Amino acid sequence: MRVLVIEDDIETANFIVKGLREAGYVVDHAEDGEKGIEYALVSNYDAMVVDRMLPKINGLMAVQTIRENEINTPVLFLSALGDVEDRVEGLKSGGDDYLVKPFALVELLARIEALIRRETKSTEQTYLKYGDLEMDILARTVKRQGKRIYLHPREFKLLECFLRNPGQVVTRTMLLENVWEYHFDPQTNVIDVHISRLRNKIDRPFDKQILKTVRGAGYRLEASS
Amino acid sequence: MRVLVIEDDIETANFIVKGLREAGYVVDHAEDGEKGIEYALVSNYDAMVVDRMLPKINGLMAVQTIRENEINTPVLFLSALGDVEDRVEGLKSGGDDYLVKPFALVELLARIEALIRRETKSTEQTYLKYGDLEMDILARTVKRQGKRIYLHPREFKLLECFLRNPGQVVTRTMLLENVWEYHFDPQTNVIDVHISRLRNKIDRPFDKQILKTVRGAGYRLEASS
DNA sequence: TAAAGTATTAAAATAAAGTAACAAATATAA
DNA sequence: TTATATTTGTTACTTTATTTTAATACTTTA
Repeated sequence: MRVLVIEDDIETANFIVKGLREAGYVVDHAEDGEKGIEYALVSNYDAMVVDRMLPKINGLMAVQTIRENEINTPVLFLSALGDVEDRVEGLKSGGDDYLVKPFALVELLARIEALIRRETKSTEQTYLKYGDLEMDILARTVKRQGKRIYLHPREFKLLECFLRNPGQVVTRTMLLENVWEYHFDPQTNVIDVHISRLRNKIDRPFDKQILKTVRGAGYRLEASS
Repeated sequence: MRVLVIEDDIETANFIVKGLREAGYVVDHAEDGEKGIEYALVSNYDAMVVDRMLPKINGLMAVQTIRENEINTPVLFLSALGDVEDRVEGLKSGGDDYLVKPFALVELLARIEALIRRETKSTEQTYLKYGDLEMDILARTVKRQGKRIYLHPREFKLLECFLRNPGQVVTRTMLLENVWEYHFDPQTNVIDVHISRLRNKIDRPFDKQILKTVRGAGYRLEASS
């Protein structure tokens, strides 16, 4: 799940971004309305967290512009202001929910989750399984054939990405976006290196290879028949 | 989960009742304060939504009466009035949260959910155990392998947080929110320091380490296999 | 077999976590 | 109250783990 945070205050932004990431979201951060609009138009997000008060273009305007481009990603407004007028205005200009600062991160997470659930009608899985490979997101544990496997953070996210697209080809671009949160080609072989190391842990010690290379396309998880 | 809605305006009431039902709650509706009190005393609800302005007995009074009967079901006040005074008054008379009309349904749902979550916490366990580690919240005692361990208040809360999420990763953000009640990143290594001290007491003197570091994610209580 | 794509390895760079010592804040006792 | 002890938070530093780069080797395909 991808979330765009449009917030100019660095501290607040960092806190939110960190919290969302810890909760498993892939997060982009824009520090002003202009950049926010740009990001929102270019990428696909499942939800947006937007500060009402932003330099240059304010949050309301930004969301209006985004909405005019027929992007209906749910928006959670953040604001230091708490009165009715303000909230109504926010909701009118296309916001789906409203959170007044200061707020607890859990509350933000709950609302984001609610917004996304309403949109997609589904909650994100916390337990993933494919073939003899299983992953528990909350406990951050991975097992194959019931045997515990210890993965580094990057390797974990990498495998998670495959398990969320079981049997399907996951392209290098998808990996860069979802695992590294890069929106450009780093021109290095990071992916290859991590795939190699992941295989050392999830494939090498077992009899059947489950993470297959799809030449020219990417990789795919495939329970051998 | 059962919710009681005390609201005289039929339209608003229907809107709320319908929304809550769609969200999976079992909802009762009382159209005035008297009936509301009656219902609240007779049945057990997990939360109540109460309009501040009601015919006969107003919302504040109703809630006060309900509270006098030692019913501590969380209350979300609804009101057309939005100023601070009003909110303070509402909260003083036993309301747990406040929502100003007009409001979005999601907001009401989010708050009801938050209230219930907060409440169920208080019904939570007062005795926690994981592996050979046990904690008695009321007596504020901790034992490992039956041996008494003396913890400072912070350390106690920290360990409690882990014991309430046994086997699951507890992130730094979760710790900051639940143990320190910080809603921002303090930019220091408080957590690390306290984890270190906690370990000196609960892990160092014993043969097996139970509080594990999950690099890049947080910490986890894990009875070694 | 050459070119493109992919894999492996080791070392360098970076990031995260742990610890000790001290300072500040808070609580307790005289 | 003041003095004293306890607890908590901060800083600076060490240690350890993870990620990336880069050099090289291997595979596949036309």
